[in-house]
Amino acid sequence: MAILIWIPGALDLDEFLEFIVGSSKDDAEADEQPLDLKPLKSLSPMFPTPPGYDVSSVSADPPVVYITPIFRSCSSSEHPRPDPASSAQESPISTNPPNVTPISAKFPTPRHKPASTIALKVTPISVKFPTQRHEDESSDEGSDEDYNPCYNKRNPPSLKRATKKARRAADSNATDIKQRPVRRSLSKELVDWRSSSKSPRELVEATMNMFDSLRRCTLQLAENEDSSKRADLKASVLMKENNLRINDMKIIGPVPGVEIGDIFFYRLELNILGLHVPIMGGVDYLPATHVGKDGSLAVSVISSGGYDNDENDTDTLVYTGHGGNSRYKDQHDQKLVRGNLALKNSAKKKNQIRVVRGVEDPFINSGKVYIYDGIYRIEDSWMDTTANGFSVFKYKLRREPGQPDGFSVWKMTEKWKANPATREKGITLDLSSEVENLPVCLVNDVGDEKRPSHFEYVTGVKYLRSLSRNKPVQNCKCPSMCLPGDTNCSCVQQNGGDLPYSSSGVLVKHVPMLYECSSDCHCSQECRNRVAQKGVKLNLEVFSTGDRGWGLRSWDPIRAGAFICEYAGEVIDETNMNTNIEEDDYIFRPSFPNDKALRYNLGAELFEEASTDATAENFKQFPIVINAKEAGNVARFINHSCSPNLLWQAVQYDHGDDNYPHIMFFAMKHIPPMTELTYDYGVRGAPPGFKGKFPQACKLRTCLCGSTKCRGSF
DNA sequence: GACTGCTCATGTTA
DNA sequence: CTAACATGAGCAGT
Repeated sequence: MAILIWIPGALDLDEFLEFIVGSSKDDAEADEQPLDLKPLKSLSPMFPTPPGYDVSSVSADPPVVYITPIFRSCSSSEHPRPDPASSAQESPISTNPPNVTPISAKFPTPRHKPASTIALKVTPISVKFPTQRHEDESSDEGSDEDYNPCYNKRNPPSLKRATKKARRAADSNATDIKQRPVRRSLSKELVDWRSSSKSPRELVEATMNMFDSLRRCTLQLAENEDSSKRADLKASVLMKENNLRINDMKIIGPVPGVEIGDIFFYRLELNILGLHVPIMGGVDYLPATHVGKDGSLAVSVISSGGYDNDENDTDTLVYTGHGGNSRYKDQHDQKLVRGNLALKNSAKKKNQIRVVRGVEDPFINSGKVYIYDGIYRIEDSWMDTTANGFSVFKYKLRREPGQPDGFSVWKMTEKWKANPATREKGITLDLSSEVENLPVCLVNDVGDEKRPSHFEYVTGVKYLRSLSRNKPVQNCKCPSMCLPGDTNCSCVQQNGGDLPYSSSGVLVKHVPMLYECSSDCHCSQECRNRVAQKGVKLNLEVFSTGDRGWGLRSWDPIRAGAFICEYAGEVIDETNMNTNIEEDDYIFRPSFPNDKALRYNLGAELFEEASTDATAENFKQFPIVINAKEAGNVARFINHSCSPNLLWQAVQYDHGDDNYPHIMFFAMKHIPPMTELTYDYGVRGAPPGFKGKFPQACKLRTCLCGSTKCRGSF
């Protein structure tokens, strides 16, 4: 069976994927290797599709997730097939020198499977079967139907190239003794990350998390050395070499686990998810050799200002073809080749095309934010002439009706930011009464409640007793800016040898305690080690959630690691506090273990042999709570979620008593505008075993977070 | 495979 | 601030 097509109606997606996984089980077991990894059979028999995930909801038409494994037409003479025997010997393990691609070392490398296991490769979670990119026979004869859109498997990691890279890396390893040791083995977290069952959404989130974590850590390492600053490229290569990319096959229509409105900050993120594969090109398409006699088909386009497109309409997009304005050649007419041809074919076929809108990042100069805007189809195409007299191709795409808002949300928030008074259903323009850096809008677009109960808006914490002043606040002698890798900087030392924030100001790692520069430091206010102390930089709004009281969300896009806000209020020494606080709606309790927040550090595990101090054991419980009932800031409105998008980080900068840190919230992942901000409150006061049985007795509350991993109460 | 050309990137410097 | 440029990875096509 060479072709495996999921036809909606015949099976739902769950059944389809279950079928795939089920059919592969025997082979997986047969090929199991003695590695300290969970056997493949323990992989989710029931994985994907979480309840909320519904491909068909985004399209009136049957979703066209044609998944047709055609492995480079190996049976035809013009594409000689690699010798299975020799390629079997050339597994990535044997060709990769030690220390270069450590992640692969512990993963099973199933040998070539019989044809029946080809089904495995069509699952969008191919990451679970890492090294099966080198396919064997699958004659696709009889597959060139009239309309046979199929996927084209992305190039497997090139052994040759990986080897070259590996050598280069090995060389530099030998010559550059400053380079830190790279872990040879995977941490348990990573093994779990790879082997546990995940829904498509969870897999996408885990993959994004891995990429960003690798990127941040690569960036931090690269800063101390003198290498290229393209940490995104390096993170991508690492992921590719270790088969951590997902959705290898090109898919027409929605990509499992990617939701409309999702935002990205690097083109490579789109590549890694299989959402838009070319890392520079604007048109992603199935090449003609894999589609059949009707030629190539476009599957995705990115509109990000490189050409003269109309970027304002949220319902249609006039897209300019590629070519004609190369940096290395004179301007010329566009040709009907590659993406342009694919778009023309798609105009005829009217197949679904994903659209990603690229816009300027409001926080990073010349940075871009990419917004996935869902499915479009080409309505019209024509040729046009530019002002310079060269001909270009134009394609008019129309958004499929009935899809959730994506780019239109972006446009709304842009309008509100320009003039907050245009926010519909706004109750108060600035809840903070101008105490915050930026106004905090209060809105209610679901009910009649006009205001939260009265409280005083403050931006910081108030201590009810004087702090111990035994330990002086940290201070450095840096003249203007603390520099990464500066061993003379006491603030760098105190943070374990690295600055805790990247050059773009995001939190690199979640650590037990983060030390920012203090007022006693000689460095300037522009020093990179001053982030959280400067307060909120986002346009936030407090809104009515309907069923969970007031909540907090942002008009701005938030990248992973970005600072959100402090938890402001009265700091209460826990030993002295009244334990019978009846109403604890506005209490912050530090709770441990904070395992979800530690996942933020995935990439660090790959780089450092001696694990950092950011392990669970090193996080201690602080003997305080913060009461924001009478006085607080936006943080008092942040709701609990079992699948949170924020973490809290203990930060010191204005005194030396580590028992009384500031509680600062940071984004754990990229957060699109208008997405509610949440953190995990932890489990309060429930003895083990009581949780769930007697939720009322333990003062647990029913959780309404709605996530698939909801614990039910908190 | 190996190689080339093409690409709506990204980050730094002039 | 903008432009130029240096570096770069992925992949379709040959």
